[in-house]
This record gives sequence, C-alpha cells and structure tokens, in this order.
Amino acid sequence: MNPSLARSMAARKIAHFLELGAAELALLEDAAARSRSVAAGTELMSEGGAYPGILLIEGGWLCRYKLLQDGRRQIVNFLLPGDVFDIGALLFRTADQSVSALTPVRYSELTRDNALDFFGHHPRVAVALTWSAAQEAAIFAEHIVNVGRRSALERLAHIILELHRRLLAVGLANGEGFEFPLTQAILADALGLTPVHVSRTLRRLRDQAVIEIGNGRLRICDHARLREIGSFHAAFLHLRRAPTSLLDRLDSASLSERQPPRRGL
Amino acid sequence: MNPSLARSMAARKIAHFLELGAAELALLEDAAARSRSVAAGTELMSEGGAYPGILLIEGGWLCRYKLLQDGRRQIVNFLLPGDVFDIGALLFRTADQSVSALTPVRYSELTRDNALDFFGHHPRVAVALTWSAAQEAAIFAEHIVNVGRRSALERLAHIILELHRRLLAVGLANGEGFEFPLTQAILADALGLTPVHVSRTLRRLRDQAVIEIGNGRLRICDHARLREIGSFHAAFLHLRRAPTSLLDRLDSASLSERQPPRRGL
DNA sequence: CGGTATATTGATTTGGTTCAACTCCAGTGG
DNA sequence: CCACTGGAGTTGAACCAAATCAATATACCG
Repeated sequence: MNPSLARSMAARKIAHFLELGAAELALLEDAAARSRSVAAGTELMSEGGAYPGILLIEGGWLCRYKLLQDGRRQIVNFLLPGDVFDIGALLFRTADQSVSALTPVRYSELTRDNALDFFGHHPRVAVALTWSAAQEAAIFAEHIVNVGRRSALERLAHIILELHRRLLAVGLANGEGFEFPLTQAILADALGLTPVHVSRTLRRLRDQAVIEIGNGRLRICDHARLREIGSFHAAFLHLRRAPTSLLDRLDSASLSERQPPRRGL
Repeated sequence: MNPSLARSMAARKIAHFLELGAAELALLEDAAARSRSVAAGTELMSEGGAYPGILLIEGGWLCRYKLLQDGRRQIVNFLLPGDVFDIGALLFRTADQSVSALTPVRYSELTRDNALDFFGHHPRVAVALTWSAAQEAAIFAEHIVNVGRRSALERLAHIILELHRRLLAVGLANGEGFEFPLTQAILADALGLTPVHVSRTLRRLRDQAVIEIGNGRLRICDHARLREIGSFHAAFLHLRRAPTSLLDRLDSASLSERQPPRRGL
C-alpha cells in the first residue's frame, strides 16, 4: 500500500519506513481512527503511574520529562506528530517518566493487548513498533551528547535542526521553517540550561541572522551556518527506509510457519 | 525452565525478566555458545559503519559513545555482562554510535537473520529483545537527566549507584561494592565533565567516607548517603519481572494461530 | 484594559574548565 | 636491582561559561 494513502499520521510515518501490507496497515489505521483530543498541559502519563497504551500522535507537540525532588526538570525528548510511543507500556509495570502535552494534542491509543497481538500474529507490525522505539532511543543518545558535550549555542542550534528535520519527515516543515510552540523555559529544561541563558543564546543566533522567531514560527535563515554551529548530521534520526531484505525475511517467515495473513482485515 | 540453569549470562538475565520456554531459551543459549573474546580497546562497532549482529555480553565492560569533530567524546552508556544490544542491528543500515571494550570482553553474536526469525517464529524471544532495548532506552533517559540537571557530585553518586545496581542484578556486585575498571577520564566522558573535576569530586566523596576506591574495586561505605546525594531510585532500570499476564497473552497467541512451538528444539 | 506568563537585559557569583606542575605507580629493559 | 617510561591521578591558580539575582519590558488573553 502506498504510505501516502494512509490517513493516520503515525501509520503513514511507519509505513514510510517499512512497507506494510494492507491488512497490517489497516490494523494501525483502525487504532488511529478512535482518536481523542486533549488540551495543552494535559499529562498523558506520569512518573510512577501506570502506562496508558502505546500512543500514536496525530497532531500537536508533547514532551517526555523527569523531575528531581527539588523541582528541577529535565525534558528528555519532544514527541511530534507521527511519533509512536511508549513501547514500555508493553513491557513495564510503572512509568519512569512523565509525558505532557505542550499544545493541544490529538492522539490515539493501542492497548497492550493490541500490541501483544502484533507480536503474536503480525511480526512486521511488531518490527515497526520496535523501529519506533529504537529510533527514539537513538534520539535520546544524541540528546545525551548535546547536553553533555556541547555549549549552549551548539545545543540550541542542534535541537532546532533536529526538530526541523523530524517535522520535515512528516510534512510539517519546509525549507523556510516551522510552527514553533516552545517557550524559552521549555527549551531550557530540554537543554539543561536556565531560561535566562536560553534567551541570551537565542538572541545571539538572531543577531547573527541565523534564525528568526516570531508569531509562533521559527524561520531558519542560514541553514549552513546553523548546521555548522550545531555540528548536525541527520544520520542519528534513522529516517531512511529499512532494507527490503529485512521485509523479505519476515515475509518468508509468515508464509512458512503461519497461516497466510488475512488480507482485507 | 529455571533461569539460573542457563549457562549464558545474557540468556539468564533475559529469562529472569520473562519466563522463556525450553526451546526459546535454547535458541539464545545456542547463539551464546559460540562466544568470542576481544582485548580491551577493541571497537565492536563504530559510528557510520555497519552493525555487527545483536551482541550478548558474557563478560567485561564496554561503552557506547559518540565523538564530535574536535575530539570531544560523550559516553552514552556502559554495557555490562548480561546486556543485550544493539537492536538497531535489526533495523538500521548504519550505526550512529561506536562501542568499544573497556576491559577484555567475551561476547556472542546473533545475526540479523537469527533475530528476524525470532520476530517471525518466537514472539516471546522477540519481546525479550525488545525489552532489552526498552530497558537501555530508559537508562539513556535517566542519563540525560543526570548530565542535564545534576551537579558533578550528584552525577557521580548516581552513576556509581546505577552501575552497582546493574551489576547486582547479574551477580557481579554485593552489598560491599564491585570491580571497577573505569578511569577518571572515562567517567568524565560519561558524565560530561573534565577528568580534573572528576578527580576533585571523587575526592570529596572519599573524604566524606561515602566510598572507597582501590585495587580496581569500588566500595560503597555509606549507601544511604550516596543514594541521598545522587537522588537515586532504581525504578528506571526496570529490573522487575514482567507481569505474567503478558506471557499468557503471547502463549495463547502462539496456540491459536500457529503451529505449536517445537519443544526440545 | 488589566493581569499574568514570557522574554529581555544588567550586575554579580559560581561550578566547572583550563593550564601546568607534580606524584604515583606498573611495566620494561638494562 | 635500579633507571626509565608513560598512563593515571592529584593539586593549585587563573579563567570562563553559565547560573543567579533582580529589575524591566513585552506579549498574550480573558
């Protein structure tokens, strides 16, 4: 099935990485059909609490974060439309992170049983979920580098490009820039800085005419310079399509030991 | 099968989380049987290169890291005996991180095809691999918090406790302490600090009689104090056994739509 | 409008870096 | 047995990037 025919943003993103059969895609679409909307500020899961199901983000921005006792907060990742998380729901008892909506968010939910059925009956969908999890882990790793070894200016440049590239992959950015709902305090919590220092550092980027911010949009004026400052290489996002040999292998698996997939659901 | 009967450290760790059938465990054991040894300093994979298979660490310490152009290095995680990585080998074309042996290491390898067969035919093993990946991702997330929002003293306390808890889970530590092969330069690269500052900060911990280091061992003298300093809670390691309901679900899946698993391999 | 969240700017402080000298090994070879 | 070497750790002094404290400005929203 042509990925662009999928109505769900998350299903489309997954299908772009891994070609799914009609039945498989329908399963994901099906889950995504029952979507719900929540207001900015809503907590979709919280540290120490139970997991919701696996969530497919159809619209809006969220952040995944942890708190220390004294109130310090570290944002671990941003979740954007098309993202699928948290595989932990499948495996762990209690969440060790919180997820909160930064904007109004539309999402849908895969129950644990749904997801386990994928592992049991639809290995390609299971691989797709695993891909989402591995992709997020790779983003985590790059974030550790960002916070551990880059200066404030480098961190900002890098995260702007990361967000740009990820939004580009789901059609929510163009060469110019993208909708940018983050406050400086939120950026500070993501980058391990103070809001004051984010303000100053953002100003430097604006003064050097590298970016422009206004009206809830971020415009990248000097892409080359920004990439240079942030030493950004998109490889860690792993957005390239999976090797087809991987798919073939799973196909033959399905055929040799299982009943044929029921086409048309 | 009783997990403690497994000969492979990695198989034992997985079986401790998720009860595997004899056939399934045998598959993992089988892979682990063909183990190889490498010297300290060996690179098992490197950024931009191809993935080896999925690796099961049977002995020794490794680190996963990334380099910046100017030579700055950030260690993203330590890999310890019993750890299973990198699920990316299953899914991605090129590695975005390097992995290098910090001590002599004994490990074994699961080829991509092996691993894909698990997804195709042995969903419980596939879930086990996914668990390993999710667990490492949770450790990444905590590491982001460590580097982003904790002081040097807190970071050190936290990582010491993380390593202690992880080694405890595979029987390589006791209440006293554990073998500690890390140099201060390596710790610095993991914590986003300089070796000089690690030296000073470690000294503070020793002066306060919280830890002792010597003869390649680290001894935790004041566990309570160390936990307090590092605000350490082991929940993020997700070492608890999976809910059995999860297993049941996968069992019924196998029975209803597949040929029964071939017991005894 | 008025009020609250967000952003800006300046002055000051500080945790961590940098640079550099020195110690303490463990290993190697004469 | 001792001299030589090189990696690892320690310590001090100067420095700097980012934090903190504080005041003000701006934008957004009911």
